[in-house]
Amino acid sequence: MSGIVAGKRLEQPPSAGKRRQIRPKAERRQQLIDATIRCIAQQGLSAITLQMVTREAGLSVGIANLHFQSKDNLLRETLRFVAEEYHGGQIRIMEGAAIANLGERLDALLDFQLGRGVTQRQKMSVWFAYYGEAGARPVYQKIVSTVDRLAAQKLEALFEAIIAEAHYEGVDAKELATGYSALIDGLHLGLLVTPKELSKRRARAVARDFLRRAFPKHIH
Amino acid sequence: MSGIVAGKRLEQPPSAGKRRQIRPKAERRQQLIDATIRCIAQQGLSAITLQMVTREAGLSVGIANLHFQSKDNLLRETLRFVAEEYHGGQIRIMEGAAIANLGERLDALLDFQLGRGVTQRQKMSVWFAYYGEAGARPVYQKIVSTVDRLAAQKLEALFEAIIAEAHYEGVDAKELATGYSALIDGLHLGLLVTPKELSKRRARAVARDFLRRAFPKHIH
DNA sequence: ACTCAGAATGAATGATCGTTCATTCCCATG
DNA sequence: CATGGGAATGAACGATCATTCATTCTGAGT
Repeated sequence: MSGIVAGKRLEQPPSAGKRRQIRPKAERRQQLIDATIRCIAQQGLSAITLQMVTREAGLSVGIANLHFQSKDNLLRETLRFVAEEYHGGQIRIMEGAAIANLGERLDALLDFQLGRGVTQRQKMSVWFAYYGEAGARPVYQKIVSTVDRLAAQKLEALFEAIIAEAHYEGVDAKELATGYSALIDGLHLGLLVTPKELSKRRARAVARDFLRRAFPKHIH
Repeated sequence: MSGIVAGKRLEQPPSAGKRRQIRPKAERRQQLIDATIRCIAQQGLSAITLQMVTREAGLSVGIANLHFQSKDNLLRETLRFVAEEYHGGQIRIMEGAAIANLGERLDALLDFQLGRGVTQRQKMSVWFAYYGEAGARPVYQKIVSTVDRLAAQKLEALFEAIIAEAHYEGVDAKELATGYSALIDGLHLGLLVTPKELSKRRARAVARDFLRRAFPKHIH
């Protein structure tokens, strides 16, 4: 549930130099996934190497195959983790009862999607690195599709509730949800590829503008 | 100016088997770029190989380094070609005098951006393959940024003209242009990664809906 | 204190990659 | 027809990769 993949390098406290440590399997797996994320962000998915990942994790080469059987599998599991982290965050906001007001819930969603946590270069790099390979690797498509569909349904339901609440007319929740999701993805892409042209502040303003035009009574 | 990168395999007409042919440098370069595009779409950017590209082109291995000095350079030039092809198409519509009516020009732009030519899996795969690496490779960022900026300015100008023509109020051309571009990118991504959820028809409807909400007097 | 299941290591292996370059061969030119 | 410039070839090379596995070492259980 942590999700934080900060910039820390090695696992060991700076005390003992290189004494071998035995840790539970789940912990090592997460450690390797975190290292993989950092490496993809820094070097790209096409340049990634097991030697690179394991060194970043402060472990030996063999351990990657020990816990993940193969490099391909490590990459798949890393994508699964990243996908669930992002979509899990969205779904928690949309179906959580913490925020009763629908307009505020929409605000919270936007803040999450374009907030500090998600729009780190590190996160977006990984995200689009996998998207880029999705065209040639059906496995990646499937992983993303699975979590994506659930988030899309929740968003659609939220839009429907908003439309019903204020009796908006001439708006289709499904179509609007598709558009909003695409808009957010496109803004992430802009933040990643042309950060000079698109600031995070402006990205938020653009997304908010989209919502305001659709739901003027809810977004001010 | 061809730009068409169809599914043809070899250069030779099916007559002579393997007689060596000498062709001008520019032609060979384009031939290799086309083969690179097909390979990226089929195998992904991270799996691409010079042996693979040159075999697809029906040439020998050494020729890639002969005309492009290195694999990295071939990939850079391929991105440059793809980027200019896409953005060139947009700009030709936006600044061309062929269509006088602004609403129709907007329609033509949308048809191009979500039309058959651009939304081929082949094209979108290549596009996002490079985007995916852009986070780790500043060179790719720069190539895309350069052409992107020009297209963004033209789009902004088009929006401004439309706003002025119909005296729309409360709309900012720059912000709207950013949103529209992001929307199109996001729709491309959806078409690539979740084609089951998003048909081309629906993508067009979503984009058109965005424009209609912004410019109701121009888009019906 | 002792033990041993299994976590962790890293040298070794075989495969594959990008790049080089000696050689071959085409074809415009005279 | 003869020829030279240079386009095209592909075997060879060194580097690097994923993967294996014999070996080492740890730490919980007794």
